[in-house]
Amino acid sequence: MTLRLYDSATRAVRDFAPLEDGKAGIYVCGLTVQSEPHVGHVRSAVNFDVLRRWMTASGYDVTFIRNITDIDDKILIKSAQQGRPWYNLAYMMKRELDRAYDALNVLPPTYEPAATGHIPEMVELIAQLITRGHAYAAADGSGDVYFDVKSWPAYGALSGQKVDEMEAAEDADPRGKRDPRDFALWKGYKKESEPATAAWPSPWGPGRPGWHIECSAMALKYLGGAFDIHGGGVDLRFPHHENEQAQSRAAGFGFASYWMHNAWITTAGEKMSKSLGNSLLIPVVLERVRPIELRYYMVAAHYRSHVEFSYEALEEASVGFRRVEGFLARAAELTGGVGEDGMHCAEFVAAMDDDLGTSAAVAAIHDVVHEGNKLLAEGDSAALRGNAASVRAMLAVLGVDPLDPHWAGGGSGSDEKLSAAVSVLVAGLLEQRSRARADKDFAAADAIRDQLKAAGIALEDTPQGPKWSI
RNA sequence: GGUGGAGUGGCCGAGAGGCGAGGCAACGGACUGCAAAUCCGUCUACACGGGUUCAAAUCCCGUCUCCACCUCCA
Repeated sequence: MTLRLYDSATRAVRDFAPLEDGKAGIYVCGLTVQSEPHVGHVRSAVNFDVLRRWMTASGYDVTFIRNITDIDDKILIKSAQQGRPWYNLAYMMKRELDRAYDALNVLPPTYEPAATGHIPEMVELIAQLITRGHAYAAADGSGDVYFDVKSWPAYGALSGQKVDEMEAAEDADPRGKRDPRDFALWKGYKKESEPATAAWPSPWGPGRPGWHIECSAMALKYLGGAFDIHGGGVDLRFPHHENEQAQSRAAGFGFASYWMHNAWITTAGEKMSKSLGNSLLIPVVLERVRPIELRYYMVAAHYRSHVEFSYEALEEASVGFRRVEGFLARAAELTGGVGEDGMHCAEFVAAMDDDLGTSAAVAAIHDVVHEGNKLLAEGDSAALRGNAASVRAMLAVLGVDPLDPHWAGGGSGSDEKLSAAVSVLVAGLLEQRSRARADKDFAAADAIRDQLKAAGIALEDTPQGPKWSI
């Protein structure tokens, strides 16, 4: 069984064939760091993190590049509105993003290049395009450089757009463009309206890069002229990815072999756009559920499916996840620790190989958990050991192994003292409760249980005696 | 207007003419003093209207709805 991926360029599921055996180069468009991240932003990173983990688990040596766009029109506008330097806005939002990624156990990429760190590479690429006759400096003295769409017949191939049938933007100002569809590679510095810090030297005068050129330049630098997979959100297919592909190929590079696009998460039918509300910012959502549960919720849906976010569905998913988590905790107790190097069951492998069928993969995990619970009841710890390790290994592919130290939380000294204190107090109450139960004074016993519950401590009676957890 | 995609039971999600995928949730039962956990069981869905066919979620015709994008000084 080989990995099969849906390639948006050909609109078909294709067998994955790497350019180089055993290796995979992946480039994912990260975010423009202009505002706080919400669940929609993070879905893309989670989805591609799963791709990366699965390919790694399948034996590929993966180079994973995810960029950051830290200079663009919106950053300039927003920072001006907020009265602070654009680089401060971009930097602060990048830190927020990093926190969100970390909270959701998104592995750091191999490298995370930023646009502003690659101006020379972009300038070089633009120069190549001009030399090859696919780009030109505007004749109006603006300092802009445009890609010449008409010089590249394959333009529109990726997104299936027919150049001639595209609707021209109503407010498009042709400026120095030869054709309204030409897009900017380089934007000349506008002294009167832009900060001097947002301009870099170039052969065409000071300015800043257009949006698309950064990805072409950075993919070239870190993955080479041809690489395996390019990913991003569906909204990027056009124009961003179309333009990236056009300029990279026009410059003489093969660029990406496969294109993958993740779908949206919407709320109440509305796109969670950056300019719209802040209702589903990561820290806000994490007040309701734990990060691992949010990730489980995201991962349970297929990456190409549009998800209509709701707290109801999220909380239902959380309950389902706790079933797995509880099993692992019990298994660890019986076997004295669960390894993480278990086998992936055949159903899981088949599901993941089929264009990352995470929903079926999650179902496969639940089936193994179900078997494990029976082993647990039988006390078959030898069989259970393998079973639970398998569950962990599969959860790890999805990034939701609750025994992964990543989720263990802070573990500061004061927390430890606190939990030691709670442990002593709870033990005292449990002692009282078991005396009451022995005397058949169930009212008193239940009162103690209710009291603990009110404090956020759940109690359950097991054959080995009462257990508590926060 | 154009391009691409999608509508399957509470949620996720296979299937692509014919024996009721699957998982989660929910509910019922067992177990428990009662719970919790677990186990067992239940839950006949395919946007709508026509049509073809012995048989349609799957084919045909029409309709509706939803999503994304349509060039980047929105």
